[in-house]
Parts: sequence; structure tokens; C-alpha cells
Amino acid sequence: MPLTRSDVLDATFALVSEEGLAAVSMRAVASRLGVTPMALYRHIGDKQGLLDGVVERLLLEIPLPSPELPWRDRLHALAAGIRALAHRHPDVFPLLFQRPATTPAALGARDAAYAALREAGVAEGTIPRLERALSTLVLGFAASEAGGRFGAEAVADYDWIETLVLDRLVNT
Amino acid sequence: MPLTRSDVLDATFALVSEEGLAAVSMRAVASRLGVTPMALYRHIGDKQGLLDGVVERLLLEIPLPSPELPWRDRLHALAAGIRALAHRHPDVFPLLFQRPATTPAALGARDAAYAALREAGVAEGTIPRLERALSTLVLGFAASEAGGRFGAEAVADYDWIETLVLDRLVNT
DNA sequence: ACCTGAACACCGTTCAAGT
DNA sequence: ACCTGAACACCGTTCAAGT
Repeated sequence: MPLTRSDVLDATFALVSEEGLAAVSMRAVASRLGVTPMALYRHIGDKQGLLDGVVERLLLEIPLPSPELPWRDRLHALAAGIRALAHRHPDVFPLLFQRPATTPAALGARDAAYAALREAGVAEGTIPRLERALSTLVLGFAASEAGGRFGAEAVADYDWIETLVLDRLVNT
Repeated sequence: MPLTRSDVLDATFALVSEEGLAAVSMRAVASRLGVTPMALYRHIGDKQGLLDGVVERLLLEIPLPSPELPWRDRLHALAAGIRALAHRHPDVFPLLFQRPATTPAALGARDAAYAALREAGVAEGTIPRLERALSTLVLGFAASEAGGRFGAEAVADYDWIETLVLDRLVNT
């Protein structure tokens, strides 16, 4: 049976997990699939297309919180899911800063945040701006934690600032 | 006269500015200096050492605010300087997430932030944690803005969240 | 439609050798 | 001490060809 885009991404993700982002090459992925490098181009475009596929898979790993939870717990759970993702894939995570946040795979987490903010009583016109601010906040912390910008014993205080922002949300 | 580490970094920085981070290779830098690739190793170690040097130069570009300004203006100026840096060097900026924040070159900005927080009345034992939280916040926003994670017409609301955090700082 | 083979223009790094 | 030259084991991508 012919190769599929999904096969290629499976192989890429396995390679990333085992040997890191630096080990991802068209040739290495192809060899894992028992195929010529050129066979990949039909399915994922070029190497940038391959990386886009990896980001897509990454975003789908973020667990969406149960809608029954209070809005504040849902936002906290989303943030925790993103930070856990960064710790599982520290070397791939920075890719999220260079790719648009509007890809189909990113919509799940974004819409969950929208719904929580709506329920928190945030004005409809403010929700998108606020979601952008919050997601940027979480991404920045997750990347710093996972990239080891600070030593293990000197982590940045994410919870402190999350509480601060969410408290302010309640009082407005 | 012999090549120096500084010469190598000058050439690398020029290359980054003209052709982007992807164009930086040992061979390209060497050719710019009219020298064999292997001549670089004595001065900057390996390629990672070259990138560390680039980060070092980047950090030195952050303007330190005048100590006469009120603490709040100093923090705002530092943040603005970092965001401007990200816009000047969007493709190099993400390197800051993967390198330790404690290199000598990073100390200037860090100490300026410490001094401002001290003047704001933050307890001495809380200053390092708070500085880590704030710098992570700024870095995350700067990277998102510069990387184009959002469209140009839909920027994340940095000023909103900065005001929020600094206001809270005053009331504690 | 889907894949291969050969080729082009690149990489980082080692190692021995030159001055 | 400082640099060169040749070599090794890699890259991404194009292009023509095979089935």
C-alpha cells in the first residue's frame, strides 16, 4: 500500500522522541520508512511542511478540559496541559513561536479558552485579545521552563502570575 | 594580525543581519573572513559556541535605562528594549529561550530589573523569583510578536498585561 | 500516481600537516 | 600559536526516469 502523510508524520514523531529535533532530516525519516528521501515530497511538501506537520501533532496532544469544570479550572488545566507538553517535547516546543496560532489543530485549545473567558463574563469584543495575551503568557513560561533557561532549582513562578491575572479577570 | 573571537562574531552578526540565521554556517562565516572553516574552531569552539557568541552580542544590545527614572519607567523601558531587540532580530531571538539567563552579558539587564524591583519595595527574598517571572513574560511576548505567531493586525496585548502586573506590584 | 537513482550544492568536524 | 588541505559522513532539493 502507498505511503501516507500520516505515516510520514508518525515516523518523524518517533524520530524526534528518540533522537531529538536535530536528528530530523528528510533522509533519516525516509530511511525509517524504508523509502527514498524523494518519496516524502509528494506527501509533506518540503522540510518546512514536515515541521508544520510535527507542530500540528504537538497541538493535538493538548488535552481539552471537561466543559463541566468551572471556567477558572478549565483555564488552569489548559495551561497545565501546555506546560506538560513543553516538558515532554522541549526541543520541538519552540517551533510553536514561529508558526501561526490559527492552524486547524490549534483551534481546539483556542476555542476552549474562548468559552472559558466568555463564561468568566469577559466582554465578547475583548475575548480574542485576552486569549492572545494569555496564550502568549503560557507559551513563554512553558518554553522557558522546558528550555532550561533557568536552573531546575530556580524555576520562574508561573502560578504566581497566573493567579494574578485570573484574579484580575474576576474583579472586572 | 591573527583572527580574534571578536572578528568571528562580527562576521557572524553581519551574516545573520543580511541573510538570516539559516545562512549561518561555519563555512559561510569563514569565507566572509577569507579563512578556512577550521580556523574558526580555535576562537569560538564549535558551532554551538558560535551561537552562544551571537546570543551574547544580542543581550548587549539591550539598552539599560537611566537610573534616574522612576522604577516603573525603568521596568517599562527594559521591556520595550527587549521587544525592540526581538523585532530587529526575529530569527535569532528564540535562541534566548535555550540559553541560560545567567551569562555575564545577561547580568546587566537582570541587575537593572533587580534594582527597580528593590526600589518598588519588593521584599529582598522575593526579587529573584519575581524577576524571573517578569523576564519570562517579556521574552514570551517578544518572541510571539517577532515570530509572527499572530497576524500583524492581531498582536497580543502586551501593555495590558504589563500594566496589570506592575499595578499589583504597587499594591503589595 | 507513486517511487527511484543520480546528481548538485551544500553542511560540521577530525586529523595530519604546514609555518 | 595559528592556519591549511584533504577527507568523512552527512544535508535539502531538482530532474529525469521508471512502473
